Amino acid sequence: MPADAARLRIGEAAQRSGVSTANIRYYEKEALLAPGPRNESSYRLYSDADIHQLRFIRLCRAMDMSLDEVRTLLALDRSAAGADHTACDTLDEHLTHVRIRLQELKTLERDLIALRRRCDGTDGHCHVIDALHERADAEPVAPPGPAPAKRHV
Amino acid sequence: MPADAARLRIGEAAQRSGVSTANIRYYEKEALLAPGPRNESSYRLYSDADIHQLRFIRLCRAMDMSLDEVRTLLALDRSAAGADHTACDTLDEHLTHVRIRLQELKTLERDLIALRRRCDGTDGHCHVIDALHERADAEPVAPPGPAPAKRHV
DNA sequence: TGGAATCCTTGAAGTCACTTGAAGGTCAAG
DNA sequence: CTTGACCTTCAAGTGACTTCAAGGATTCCA
Repeated sequence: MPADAARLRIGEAAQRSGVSTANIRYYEKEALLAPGPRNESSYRLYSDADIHQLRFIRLCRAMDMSLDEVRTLLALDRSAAGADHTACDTLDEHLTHVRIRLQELKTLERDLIALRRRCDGTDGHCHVIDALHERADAEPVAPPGPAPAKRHV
Repeated sequence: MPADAARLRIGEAAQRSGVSTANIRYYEKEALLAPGPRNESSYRLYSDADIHQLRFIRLCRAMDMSLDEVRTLLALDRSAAGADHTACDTLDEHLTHVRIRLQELKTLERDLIALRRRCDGTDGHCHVIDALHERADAEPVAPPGPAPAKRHV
C-alpha cells in the first residue's frame, strides 16, 4: 500500500480542487463522482484520486464541455479507452461548437462596434436605439428552416 | 387614422417576427411587450408595431444581450432618450462582455486543438484523456480571489 | 351536419449547471 | 457552556426559455 491516502473533508477537498462544496455534492448527485466513504458523523471523505477527478471535471467545464460530455469522457476513462477514438470524437464535436460560437461572437463584436459608432455622431446625440430600430426592420426573419438548433456553448 | 393596422393572431406574429408563440407569451409575462387587445375568444392580437418590437427584442437577444439589458433599452426608448447616453453605456458594457468571452473562447480553441493533437500521435492511439489527466494535475487552483464572477454572455 | 385538423388559451413543469437558503447535527477553542 | 466553523439534508431560485397537459375556437371537407 502506498503512503496512506489522507481522507479530506468536503471543505478541504473544495479548496484543493477549486470546486465549491455545494458543487461537489451536486456532482455526486449527478453521478460524476461516485459516493465515497463517510466518517462516523456522516461527513463525506475524499481521497487524492477524488481531488484529481474533481480537477479533471473542472478542467473540462472550463473548456465549456457539458456535464454530459464530461460523463462520456469519465466513462471512457474507466472502461479501457485508448483503443477506440470516442474521446477524440467528443472533442472534435466540442471543438466544432466552440468554433461556431467564435464566429458568432466575432460577427457580434463587429455589429456592436458599428452600432456604437452611432453614438459618437457629429450632433453629439446617441442614435444607438434608432440604429437598432432600423435593423429590426431590415433583418430578415429566419427562412423556412426548422430553427437554428441550440448548443450548449 | 392611417391604413387600419391589421391585427394578427399570435401564430402569424410569431412567423413575421421570428419569435416563437410560447416565447411571445413569455415576453409578455416578463413585461418586454405590453399586454395588448384580445378578440372575442381571448386570442391575443398584434399590430405592426408589436411585430417591430418583437424583432427589436430578437435582434438584441441575437446580440447576446440579457433580457434586463433589452428592458433597459426599451425603457430608454419610451422615455425620450437621445439626450443622455445611457444606451451607449449599456452597449459599451455589453461590448466588454463580448470581448472578454471572445478572448476566453480563443484560448479555449487553442487548448482544444493542442489536446486534439494527442490523438494523431505516432502510435495510432488516442491520448486525449491522458492529456486531460496530466493537465488536471498541473492546473493551478484559483488563487485567493473571490470567484471569477458570472457573466451572462 | 359531423368530425378532424389546426389554431388558440392557461398553468405547470422541465432544461442546464449550478447557487442559495433553511433547519439542524458535530466538533474544537475560549 | 457557549460560540463559531464546519458538516448534513432537502427545497427552491436563477435565466431564458421549451414542452406538456387539458381544454376552447375556428376552419375545412365530405
